[in-house]
Amino acid sequence: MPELPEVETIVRQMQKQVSGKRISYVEVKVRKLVHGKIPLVSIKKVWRRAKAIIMELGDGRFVVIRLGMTGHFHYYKSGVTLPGEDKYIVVKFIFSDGSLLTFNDIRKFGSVRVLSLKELDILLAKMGPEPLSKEFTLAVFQNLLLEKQNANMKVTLLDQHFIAGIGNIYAQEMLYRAGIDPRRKILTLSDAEIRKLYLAMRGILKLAIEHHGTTVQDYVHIEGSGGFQRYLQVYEREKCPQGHLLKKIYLGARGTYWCQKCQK
DNA sequence: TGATATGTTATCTT
DNA sequence: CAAGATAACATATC
Repeated sequence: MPELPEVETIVRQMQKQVSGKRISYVEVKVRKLVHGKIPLVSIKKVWRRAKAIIMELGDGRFVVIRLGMTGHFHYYKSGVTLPGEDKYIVVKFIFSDGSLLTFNDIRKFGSVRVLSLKELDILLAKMGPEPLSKEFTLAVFQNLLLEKQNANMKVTLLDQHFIAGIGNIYAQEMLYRAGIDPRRKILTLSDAEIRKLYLAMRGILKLAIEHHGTTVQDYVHIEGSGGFQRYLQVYEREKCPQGHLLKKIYLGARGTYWCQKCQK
């Protein structure tokens, strides 16, 4: 499922492939997932905030794409034709140089919306801080946790209003690396544990970006698959790297793996 | 056949 | 009333 590293990977590829191009034609296939009319203008920039892909348009507006669980893109250079009809295409962007970008989504949890700067600001303001930003210091993390004393640590890592971009896979991986039991309530964490989690969070996300994200089930980025699945230590695994059998429970209605010996 | 996978949001509960 | 917990959405896969 696309989380911060997967979306970051896709955005970096889109910067190369479609940034600076002019949209000459748009074909909407799944009306329900596309909100607003996409204008036929240039794409000035593409960037990421949380798990959202933001395309800044030449008319001052923005196309915000959320992948949901199964959203993905296909890109075709000019002259390359689509290999058959794809029933999961949500929207097709045709650029003035003849190249083509499709946004596809099997489970239809994704969305495409056209927003003004004001609307974009409102959307972004609701999101928590970017965990890899310079501003996101250990002190900032500690202060955020102070307001969530009663909540469960793992569920809070998934809360996009708290921290942006972390999903179910990386939340479990960072808790394992930090040696923290995912069932812990925030108020029970020591300063040393919070520091460990902070470092694990940034370390895991950076490493995952280096490997172009994690491919499990159906995530693919534009140029292929990610490689971080080779580094997963607990997610959907039988044993941790130490050889201990892992436990699985549900927290926040999401499958949660952890090691009773390595995580306290 | 039904259980399972999850990002986001709506709704229910405490 | 707000924070926290849970349900709902969609559909391929096993």
